[in-house]
Amino acid sequence: MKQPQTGPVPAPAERPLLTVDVTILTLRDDSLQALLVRRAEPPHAGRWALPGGFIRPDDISLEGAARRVLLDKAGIETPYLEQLGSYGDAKRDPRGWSATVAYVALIASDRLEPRHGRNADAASWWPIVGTSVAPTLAFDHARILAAAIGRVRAKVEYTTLPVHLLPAKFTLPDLQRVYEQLLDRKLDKSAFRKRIAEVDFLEPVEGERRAASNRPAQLWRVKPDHRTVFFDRTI
Amino acid sequence: MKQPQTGPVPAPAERPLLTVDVTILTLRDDSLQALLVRRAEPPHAGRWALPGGFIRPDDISLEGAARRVLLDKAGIETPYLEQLGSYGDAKRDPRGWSATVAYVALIASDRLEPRHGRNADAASWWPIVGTSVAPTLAFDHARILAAAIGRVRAKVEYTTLPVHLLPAKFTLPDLQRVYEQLLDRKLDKSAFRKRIAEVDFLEPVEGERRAASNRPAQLWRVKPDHRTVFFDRTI
DNA sequence: CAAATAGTGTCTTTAAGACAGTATAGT
DNA sequence: ACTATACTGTCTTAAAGACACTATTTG
Repeated sequence: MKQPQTGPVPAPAERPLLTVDVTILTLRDDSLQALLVRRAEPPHAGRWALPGGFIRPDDISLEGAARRVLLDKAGIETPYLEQLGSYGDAKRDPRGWSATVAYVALIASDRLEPRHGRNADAASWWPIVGTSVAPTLAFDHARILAAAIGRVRAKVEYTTLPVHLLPAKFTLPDLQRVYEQLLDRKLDKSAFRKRIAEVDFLEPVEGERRAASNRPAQLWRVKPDHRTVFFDRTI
Repeated sequence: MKQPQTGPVPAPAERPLLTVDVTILTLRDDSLQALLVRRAEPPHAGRWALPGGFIRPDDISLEGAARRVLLDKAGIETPYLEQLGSYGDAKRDPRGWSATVAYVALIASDRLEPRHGRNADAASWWPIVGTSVAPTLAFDHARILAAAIGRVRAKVEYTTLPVHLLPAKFTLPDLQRVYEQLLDRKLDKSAFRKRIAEVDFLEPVEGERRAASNRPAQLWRVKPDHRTVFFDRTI
């Protein structure tokens, strides 16, 4: 199905480039980490960049393109994907006027594939330090990454978003530790549990526990129809 | 300055269309209203739409394009412009794969031009009812408008955003009325003033007041370096 | 001085934070 | 029995909401 070209659309050569870029985050080795890919082609060949790519005619939507990119570049099907914002101007890409729609994805470390996606031998996880990573990123990706980290940290304060960084089954102490890592501060156990209880988005998993040399903790999972829940107050 | 075409960019004919669309809101006649323009050309000729347009090579950025559109279509230079999000898929525009970057703008009714922008005899303000307007909108603009209204209403709960709907000088009862209109509920005067005072973003304008057959109210303005302030709690 | 709205103070009620106490496992 | 962590209850303290009171103008 080709386009009828009814209205006064811009000449093809005057159309800006349109891409999607995804900041995908996980929690590994007690630190928040982002997936980066090393660029093979110019511009910025050899530099690390957020996984991304051009919108293609066979993409069904912007979000669909983001999912395709994650699958192609890292073999990841993410359970959580949220649009972050768009960045576009005449100068950000030397090939011409360019805009990118940025997404944030979260995934539990136990859902990462042992071997990455087909086109990405050069994909690897980098720990977040502050709001950036060690290597210098291509394009304006450092700015996008910083915005993504900021978005996630802000949402941790008043939503249940961190559950997406945990396995399907987890204990309340597990969940509290994730919050504490992301917020970089200790939380009161009693207050934390009150918050979690009042939004009522978890259900206990029966008959299972976890052992050490102490009292075992109850296992929980998110209720089947769960979407990110907002607290009345900050966590 | 033409593009060097170094990397493997999509062929021009395969590039999606890219537009910006702006939901601009004001408070007139005690109701929130949005500016709509009547489309002259197909597709959707004759339908009302959000002011918008294609990204052009001479735009400096996405936000710059949004400001240009507002100036062209309505003669408005908005004091408040915020990116809402992007909407794009293969089907939303019959001319082909299309994406739009949506913005929300706010303006005080006393800053509206008496005569609108040059290309827009067919621009007019429509009251918001719920999260929509009376006419059927072109493309997916009804969805975008609803998202814009939702964004604004949500931010009213915990930010100072409504000051952008008021003239430069206003009284605290004025401000409270704006909050009440947007939230559609009464607020306690004492509690409201505590919230406003604690974020400390207003300064009194000396020597001026306002008269009726009662005690006049102090006039205030936002402090010079003001950006939207977030409350600790909801308003 | 009556009416009307601006602005402030106080009291009651509710929630938050700290912290202690109980529970349950392994050794 | 001791230790370590899970989990719950209570007490103190602070904030929020309701509401009354004072202030200042015009007619």
